[in-house]
Amino acid sequence: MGRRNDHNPEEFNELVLTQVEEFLTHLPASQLSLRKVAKMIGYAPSTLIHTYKNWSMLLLKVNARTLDRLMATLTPLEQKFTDPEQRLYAIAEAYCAFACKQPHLWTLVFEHKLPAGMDIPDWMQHRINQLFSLVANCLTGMNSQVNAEQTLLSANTLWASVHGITLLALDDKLSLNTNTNPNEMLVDLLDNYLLAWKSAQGEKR
Amino acid sequence: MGRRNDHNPEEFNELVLTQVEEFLTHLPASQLSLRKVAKMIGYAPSTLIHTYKNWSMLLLKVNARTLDRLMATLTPLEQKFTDPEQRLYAIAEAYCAFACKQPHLWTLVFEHKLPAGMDIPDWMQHRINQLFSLVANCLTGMNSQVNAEQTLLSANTLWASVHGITLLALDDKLSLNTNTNPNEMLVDLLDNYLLAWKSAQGEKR
DNA sequence: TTGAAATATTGAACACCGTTCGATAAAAGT
DNA sequence: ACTTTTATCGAACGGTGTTCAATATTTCAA
Repeated sequence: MGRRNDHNPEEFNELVLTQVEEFLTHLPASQLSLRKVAKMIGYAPSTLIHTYKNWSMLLLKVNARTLDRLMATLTPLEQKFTDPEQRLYAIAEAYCAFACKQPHLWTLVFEHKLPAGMDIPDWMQHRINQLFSLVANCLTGMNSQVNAEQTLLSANTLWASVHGITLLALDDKLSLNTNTNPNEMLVDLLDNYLLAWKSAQGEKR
Repeated sequence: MGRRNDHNPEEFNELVLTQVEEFLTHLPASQLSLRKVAKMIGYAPSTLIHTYKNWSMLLLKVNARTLDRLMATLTPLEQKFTDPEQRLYAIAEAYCAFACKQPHLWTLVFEHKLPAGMDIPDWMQHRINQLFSLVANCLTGMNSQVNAEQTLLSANTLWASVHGITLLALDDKLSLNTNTNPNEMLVDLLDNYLLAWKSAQGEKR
């Protein structure tokens, strides 16, 4: 017992997250447990609880890192595509590509539920807002005649739709066996939705 | 021990599903367990496993009933709306309304994961196909100039998008605090997507 | 330098969970 | 009347997240 003679909170956290991420690149979150993580890093389960408060919070930290990684793949597109429409396509594609490359990490982000009563921490909400802004900014740059309220609605609609398409691509529950390519669906969505949106004259239909 | 003198497989199944559904109209599936169901119906846990093979299969039976209920709210729309476009709007709205009225039942359908290796039974896939057909049929009736392949793609896209919007409406994880009305988003999606789709001349852009 | 406070870490216990299995009682079939 | 099938159970198993008192180490102050 007692303290290890080389303890460093930052390193400890890094050790935990790294091991969890390594696990989730191979196996789904349903097979992960606090006790397994403890064994992987060579600590007792109760030590993990002491530092993360509970299992759910540990997972939330993992999810925050995942969103950071996702953000890191999306931000370069801001410079690469000055045309907001092209950028929106690129973002949607990159988002889906990320989800397909790291399905377990991505799935965990959206399946994870906080314990009842506890609501989402600011540092997590902030990351989500950042991602959402990428989409919203594209729309703002595309048709300046659409008012802010409608733009926000459209951003929500597209955000949710892209999410839904990606979700069905990963585990095609409730989908037909016709394994439709997710990218094809994303392009189809944007093609159709944006065509009407761009020509909107600032009026809701 | 031994057999109850009034045993009837059909009644037993009905008892179980009824109790589970009653539970899920009040509390989320995360709080439900096989042992609780056993206690609710006054049987031993192992009895439930004996009849349903495992916990996952019991939940799948619940989900099948949920899809039946959902289907029952959608099929009347087939007669009520002869115009396929209006019908599509009505279906999307009813779908979302159902999800909002029975969030725990609906959520369970799409969060439930089968054990690895075991794939979805025919009687479940059949129900999903039925629901999907409702959407596909609307599209088929709307623009006969679009080929079958493109129609299938569009049906997939809309299906997934409506699903994503509904999902975000229920637990607005990854959503902004701006609690956008899900019906507003659905109408927005269909307005924009269909406007372009209807005017497509059988050619992919 | 000594003593007190804070911190890190543990192992044992707890209350759950889904599942397995042998025993047993009642029904059904011959 | 006897056998087979079926329904049901209780006990056990290995798993889960969490609590908590105990302990060892470091930190800090007097």
